[in-house]
Amino acid sequence: MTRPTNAELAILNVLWRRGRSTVRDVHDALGEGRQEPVGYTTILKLLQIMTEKKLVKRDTRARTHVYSAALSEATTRGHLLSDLVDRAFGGSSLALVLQALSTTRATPAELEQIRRLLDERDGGQ
Amino acid sequence: MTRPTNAELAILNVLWRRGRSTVRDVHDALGEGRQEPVGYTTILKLLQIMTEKKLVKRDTRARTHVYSAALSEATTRGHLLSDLVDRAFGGSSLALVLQALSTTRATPAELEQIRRLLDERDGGQ
DNA sequence: TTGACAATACGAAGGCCTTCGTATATTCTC
DNA sequence: GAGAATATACGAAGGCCTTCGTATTGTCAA
Repeated sequence: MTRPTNAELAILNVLWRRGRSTVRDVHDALGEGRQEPVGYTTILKLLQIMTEKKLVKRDTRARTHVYSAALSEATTRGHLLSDLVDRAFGGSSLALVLQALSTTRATPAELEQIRRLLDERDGGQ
Repeated sequence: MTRPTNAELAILNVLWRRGRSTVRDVHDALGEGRQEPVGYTTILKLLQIMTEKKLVKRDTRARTHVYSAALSEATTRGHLLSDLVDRAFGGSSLALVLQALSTTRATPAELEQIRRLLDERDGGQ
């Protein structure tokens, strides 16, 4: 139910990309290509908190615990979007889509992809 | 440059809707239809902080100060969207649009509106 | 003019987020 | 088996967000 915070989202991104991961896995993945890597115990603490919040699942059978995201990336993205729709778009998903489209720099191929999705939805209606 | 927080966004929404407003205006507008209205000095304090952050402009010529949003609603929405794109959509605006479209419950008229926007953009490309 | 009312300024509390240091336990290596 | 390396647990600090109480100042009406 709780929306992931910034640091939590960074960790979730790693878990979605890598699948089941240890603290060290996440720590190393986040450290790559960063100027200011974050401490190991920081990641550990965050994952402990995220476990309490049920943002991740923890496998404690081995001494080295293994974590995985509790919700899919698509589900979480959906939550974040509907949250933003409520807070900044007056509850209108359409307004968000229109704003995103008007700002985004999409290639013709991408525009075509959007059209295909629209056509599918039209059929459903 | 700073992204408005939750409470700040609620205030900005009032300013965008009402235009130039006093603390009392904002306070009353936010209190309507709320079960737990927030105190007057809370709004005052927030607006003072938002003035420092340059989220709002303040007209202090009269004793009762008058506030207005420093950035347009569209600009702010754009910032929030690109922020979310970075944090949760791997930097891909397209991914955000597709996710929003796949979740949103749009009427045929709204779908048509999206198509029109796509056509305009196609011409531009 | 004085008292009630209203406005701003300011400080501080409580909560959450992020960070890390330290303590403790386990495992591995020689 | 001893010491180094690695793991988790835990506490606490510092920062920001939100809230509000209190102090001070200005305004207006009787």
